[in-house]
Amino acid sequence: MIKGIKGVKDLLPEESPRWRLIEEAARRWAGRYGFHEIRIPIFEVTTLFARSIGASTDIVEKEMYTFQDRDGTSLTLRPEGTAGTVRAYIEHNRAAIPVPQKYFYFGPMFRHERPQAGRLRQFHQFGVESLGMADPQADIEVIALLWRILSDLDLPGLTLEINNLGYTADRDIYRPHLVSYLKQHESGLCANCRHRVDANPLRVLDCKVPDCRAITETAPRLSDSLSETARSYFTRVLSGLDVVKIPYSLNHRLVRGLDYYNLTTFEVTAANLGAQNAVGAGGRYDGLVETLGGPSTPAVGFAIGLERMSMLLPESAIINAQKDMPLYVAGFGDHGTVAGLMALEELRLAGFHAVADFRSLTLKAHLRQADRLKCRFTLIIGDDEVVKGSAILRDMETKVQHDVGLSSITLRILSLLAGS
RNA sequence: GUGGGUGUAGCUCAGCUGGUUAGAGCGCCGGAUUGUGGAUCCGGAGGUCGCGGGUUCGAAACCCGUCAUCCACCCCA
Repeated sequence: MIKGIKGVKDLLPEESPRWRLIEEAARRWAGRYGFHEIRIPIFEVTTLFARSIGASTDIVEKEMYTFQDRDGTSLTLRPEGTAGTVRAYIEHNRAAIPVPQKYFYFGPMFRHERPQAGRLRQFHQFGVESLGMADPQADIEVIALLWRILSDLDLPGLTLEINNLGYTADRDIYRPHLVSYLKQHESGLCANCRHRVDANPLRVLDCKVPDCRAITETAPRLSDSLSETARSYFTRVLSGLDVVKIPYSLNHRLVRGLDYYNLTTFEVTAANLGAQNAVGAGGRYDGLVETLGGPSTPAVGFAIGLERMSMLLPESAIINAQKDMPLYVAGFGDHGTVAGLMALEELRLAGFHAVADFRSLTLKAHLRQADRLKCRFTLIIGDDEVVKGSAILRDMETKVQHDVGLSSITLRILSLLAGS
């Protein structure tokens, strides 16, 4: 048997209603906040991701699905959505448009990781990018949108954490302080962090090992090295969140894994989601557009993991969103089958949700299928009904049956249904 | 990439320190009801015990390998 690829999942019809619910909520809120959908390719030239995400990040170092095109150019399946969105923004000269460019997107992302609860090789994100505005209100707007979508879906146990990464220059000033502190306590750090001290010291702050946490608890804080402008920017973001009543908690350890972030970074985590507890995350990335060859353009954005949202979505939310019950057409016998086919098509053309199981040859079998398909009404057409020129409409709950003339099926059914 | 758990019927699982024909519940099909579903009763179908080696008189069980899957590390959405 040919099986699906490791870490890549099929979404079966039973599950798609919950996904649609999530997607509809995201779309609805994004629209209200003035974001427009952008659809970009799922693969790009490899250097786009290497340059934007950061060459020494785990994503680029070991998680990308990279392959050669026929002419030898290196392509990769997108591991996230920001890089491609920014590439499109630059390529189509969207900076020249005199209104802010605010995009949202849906789609699959690819990362070659070991699958785990809440982590797949092909997973799906909804993301937004707000390009062109260097105002704290843009950060607030994006964070508010994120929070609104999640709240709308009633996802339980969420917390929004936020931090200020400052400008690149701020981190350049801070990094030596942190490194020299960490070097003093190097023996107490985990093996991973000892490596990180040289490679990416800020990530040590993020380590979950208790000993490392104890050490970093008393480490110099990035917030003490921040410039005045970075501080006041962040203060305005926080007070704006208060104004629009978005609850948050400060987390000075929050260091995002992608290199392009600066100033505001945030993350929404969920209890009861296993080890992979980040539902959504984002931040400001003022330097990225320029890094990729575009005009200097401030930007903020976030992405949320649809699988993780789906895991959190309560079952009751889906039940409430169930569609109306279909109508079953039971045509059997030589002539009844033909008349049933006609009726089925007629009902569908009239706008009914009408179904039938063509394997069923007896009335008993048809009714059983009608029951399984959760049909409220069954239209019974056997050879006898064809002779009489009228079918039987059976209410599956009350068992009440009505004769309906074959020549005026849809009108009769409409009026019967209106009365029930 | 590194650990650990689990692979037995369509699904969820039982199967003792190795013992002869591998079980249950649910589901499925049929009948009781020759044209009336769900409930009940009766009957039936369905299994390379993940795969490949090995140990043994004998392996679903023990050993080795392998694959798949889940969880965790790591990392992140």
